Order: sequence, then structure tokens, then C-alpha cells
Amino acid sequence: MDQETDNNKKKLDSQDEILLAALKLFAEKGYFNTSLSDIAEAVGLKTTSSIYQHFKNKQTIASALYADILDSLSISIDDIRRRNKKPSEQLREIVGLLFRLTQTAPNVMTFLLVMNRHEFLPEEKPLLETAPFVKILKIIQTGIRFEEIRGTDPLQAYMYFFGIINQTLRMALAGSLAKNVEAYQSQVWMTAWNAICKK
Amino acid sequence: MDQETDNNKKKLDSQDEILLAALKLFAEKGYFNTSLSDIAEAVGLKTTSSIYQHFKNKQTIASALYADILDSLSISIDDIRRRNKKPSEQLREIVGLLFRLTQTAPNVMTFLLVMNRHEFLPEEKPLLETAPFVKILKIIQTGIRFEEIRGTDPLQAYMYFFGIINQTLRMALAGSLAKNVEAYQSQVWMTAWNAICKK
DNA sequence: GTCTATACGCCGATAGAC
DNA sequence: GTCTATCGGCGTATAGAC
Repeated sequence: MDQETDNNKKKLDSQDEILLAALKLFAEKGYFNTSLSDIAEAVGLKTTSSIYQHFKNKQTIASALYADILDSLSISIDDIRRRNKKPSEQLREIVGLLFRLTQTAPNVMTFLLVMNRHEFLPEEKPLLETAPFVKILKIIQTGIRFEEIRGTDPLQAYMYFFGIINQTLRMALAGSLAKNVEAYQSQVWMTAWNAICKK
Repeated sequence: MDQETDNNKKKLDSQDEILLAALKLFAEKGYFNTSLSDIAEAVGLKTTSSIYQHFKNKQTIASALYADILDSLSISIDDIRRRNKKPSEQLREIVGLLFRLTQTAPNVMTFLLVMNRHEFLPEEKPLLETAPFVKILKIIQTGIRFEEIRGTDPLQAYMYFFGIINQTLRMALAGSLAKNVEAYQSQVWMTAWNAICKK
């Protein structure tokens, strides 16, 4: 491995370290309650100056975080669509993914589901207009066309279905649930699916 | 009306003016994006100093706001419980109240449903442990006992029912719905109730 | 009760040495 | 790439005149 590649790798690692630390702090204390000093300290830097080597300012950290999370989510959903044919199966797997993420990467889910991003990222698109969620709406749309899902408005079906799913995940993230999130998964899925399925 | 009463009334009015302006700004821009100067300006004051006549600091404004909203909500729910016997009817009216509030007082609902209060009011109880929501859980509990609502865990029923309700209201507040909120009310109620009722 | 003036601290951000 | 040093600004909060 030549020097340039090594440098690039090192730089990417540093960036990811910062992003990871920022995500954790943002999710735990909120964007406005975490200073660049907090982030610097979390990655073992003595000053905030070094952070500016990787990011223009605090906002771009959050912005990069948002992009990364949406990207990986989008890829996962593409994968799910490829591996499953029926919209019901696709939704079932998406629910599985979200529950798993809530369990293994709660900070990611907190960033997605509980933080008010428009307060610190006013330029970014709302979640619903974002690639992965447009794909989810497409799945629902297909479900309606194939008469797996009732009604005519995909947004309304989304509202019912993910209303239940997201409320469950939010309560899990808030620590309001007695048991492990995944203990609720099958029952929550059934209830949510029942709210939108045909018959 | 004697002078003292007059003074008291004047003072209360000023406080309420500040609270109202703060609520609006908090809901629109977020707590951390609104400064005391913003609030002062909104109520026609030239400096922040005058605000300290009524509130110890910025936090106590938010705190008073939270208390006021929960109080009035609690009173409304008491009223609903008095006027209706069956849990289903009580929940039906609570849904009506929440939809109406979303329409007529969106800032109140934004403060309740979308803001992350723990970020600026870390001492305050989470919504679920709060008087009005304890009462709602009691209603659900009674519904289970009287076999109107299925299942055994009130929290889970809450999750399903208000998952759908709150997601609808949040989307309405975010401007993601095509029509007026109240246009969705009866359909949303049916779907939410169906998710928890004993068939 | 509202104002002027001011203090203080923190944070985001930059310049430049090493 | 990380550091020291430093700046400017904003926001909270206080003291005290009117």
C-alpha cells in the first residue's frame, strides 16, 4: 500500500471517528447541547481546530451524518426489494431492519426518528422526501395496486403503518418499554400490517 | 376594581403574553434557535431585561409553558371522562380534542408532540408520566378490564392507538398532508380504534 | 415596569507555528 | 494533522437609573 492510499485511508478513518462521536453526542444530548469541544474530546483531540481539517463547520458534520445514514438505509432497502417480491414481504423485512437497528444502533435511529433535524439542518429535505422513504412509499403504492393493501392514498397507509412502527421504536429508544424491543416485533408487525392490509 | 387587583391582572397578562410569544417562537424555530431578544421583540419590548421581571430565566419560560399546557389538557380530559362513560367514547372524544387542538393551536401540539423537551427541560417528567397521559392510560386500562379493548398491556394498546393518532397529527403539523387535518379524523379514528378494540 | 449599560462566558471559527 | 493563541459575536443575565 503506497503512501497516498495510506493517507487517504487515515483521513477517512478520522472523518468516520468524528462522525461516530458526533452521532453519539447528538443523540444523547442533542445537537445544540454538544459543542465542537465535546466532539473533539470524544475523539481524543485537545482542540476543536483539528476538526476543521475534516469538516467546514458543525453543521456539515450533522449533514454528512444525515447523508451517510440515508445512504446506507437506501442500500439496505434496495437489497430488501431485490430479495423479496411481495410488498408485504418487503415491508416485513424493512420492519425487521428498523427493529434491528434500534437494538444495535440506537443512535442512528434516534437521529432519524426523534431528533428535529430541521432545527439545525434547515436546508435538508424532510424524511418523507428522502430516497429511502420514497422507496418505501413506492412499495406501499405497489401493495395497493396489487390489492395487498387497502385504500388509495399511499401516504395514509404509511401514516397508519409507520405510525405504529415508529411509536414503538421511539418508546424503545426513550426506554419506556419493559422488555427488549425485538420482543415486541412480531406483535407490532401484525398490528401494523393489519391496519393497512386488504381484509 | 382596586389598584392591587388591577396590578395583578396586568402582571398576569404580561406573563401570558410572554408565554404565548415564546410558545410561538419555540414551535416555529426551536428552543435553542430563539433567544430572549426574540421573545422580547415579539412582545414589543426593547430589551431582554424586562422579561426577568416575570421569569427567572429562559428555562423557566419553557417550564411554565409545559405546566400550563399539561394543566389545561388534564382539565379537558377530566371533563371528557365526566361526560362519557365508555372508554371507547372517552378515547373518541380525546381524539377529537387533539385534532381540534392541532387545527386551532398547532403551536401547543408542536410543543407537546414534536419538540424534544428533555433537551432543554432535562428535569421535567417525560410525557407518559404526566397527569393527562396517566389518565389516558387509566382509560385504556378500564377499556381492557371491560373488554372493550383487547390485550393485557395498556402501554402496548397506547402504543398502537396513539402511534396512529400522533403520526397523523405530526404529519399535519409538518404540513405533509394534502387536506385539512380534521378531514382525516373519522378515518384515522376508525383505524386506530380497530387496532386495539376487541373486534 | 421598562429602559441603558454592562459583564461574563461560551462557542464557533481562523491564523499560523510545529 | 495537531497544536497554541486568539478573535469576534452572541446570548444570558445583572445592576441600577428613570
